[in-house]
Amino acid sequence: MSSQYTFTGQFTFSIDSKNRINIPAPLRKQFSKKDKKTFVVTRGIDQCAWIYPISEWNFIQNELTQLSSLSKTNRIFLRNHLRHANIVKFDSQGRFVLPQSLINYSSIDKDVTIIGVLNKIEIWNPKLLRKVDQSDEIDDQSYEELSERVNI
Amino acid sequence: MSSQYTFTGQFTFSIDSKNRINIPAPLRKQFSKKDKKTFVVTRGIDQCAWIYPISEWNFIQNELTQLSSLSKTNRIFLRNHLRHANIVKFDSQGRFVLPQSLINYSSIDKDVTIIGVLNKIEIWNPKLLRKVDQSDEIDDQSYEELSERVNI
DNA sequence: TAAGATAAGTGGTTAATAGTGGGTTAAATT
DNA sequence: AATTTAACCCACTATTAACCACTTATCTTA
Repeated sequence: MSSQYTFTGQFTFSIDSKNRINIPAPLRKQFSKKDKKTFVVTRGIDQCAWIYPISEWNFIQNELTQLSSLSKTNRIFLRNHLRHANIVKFDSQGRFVLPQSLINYSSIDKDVTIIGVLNKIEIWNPKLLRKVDQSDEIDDQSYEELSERVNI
Repeated sequence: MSSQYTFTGQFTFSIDSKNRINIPAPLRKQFSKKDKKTFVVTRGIDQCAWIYPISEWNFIQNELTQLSSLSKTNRIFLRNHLRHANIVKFDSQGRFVLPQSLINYSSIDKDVTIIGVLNKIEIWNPKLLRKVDQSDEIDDQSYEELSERVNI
């Protein structure tokens, strides 16, 4: 099943003195009424914050309940992914406050780069993103494997 | 599954002071009503911008949703392909604004060459295209390989 | 082929929206 | 009760998108 959300694009905004971040209008417009400006911010696997519309998050949560806690990997994975999830809303201007713990985790200072990645939105420190950009080249072997699954 | 779009031809237009580019009428006419003047501009693999009608892009996007973000390769791949994708519309005169990031990427200055390439349209700096034209000759071996797949 | 009509390409102006900053009140915490 | 935190509201500015207008090219038809 595929998502109703198809976030794309990159935007550079700033975080204000009250730790508020604006969600870029093109992304914000996609939010359906049923999600009522509500979403979940949590830790990304990389050093950034992830934002899921609440309906997307619920879907993911359903999948997570399938994982047995008898497995150690599962226990760690579940714990680390759920404990940092915050439910937030954006205000009438389209902003939300990024929890301090996530500001720390993603080393966010003043400017933030916001990226649409299909069913989620990523919040980055621009400097970090640039660094990751350079070091995380995809090797040829991986491209070969990808090519068997995706036809672009 | 093959595309409904068969863009062909080459046109030389100019970009104006507001970063607007006209889509050549012959290409524009192909846009179906269901796409509502909407398309996606993104980075080409070469140093140019690619334009996909939104329905074409959705097809690509569907394939991307199959990739899990638990894989590092997938994360990098998704991020770097989606962040440069901008959804745009053309105005009542048939123009659209080319995002600054793509102007930079494709080194576009004043004049642009617009090329139809079946299901997508390419936007080039004419000088760059000429250079690539000369250096990117297809060698005989590659033609042999192509001949096994395409019957021209 | 000439003239009118239509469409295409280009330029600029105005009005709406987006991004950002700050203040006030209500709620929560200690 | 005092301090902090979060929700809500108002306001300014810059950017963007919608609109209008003009010129050049193309097509049509007499």
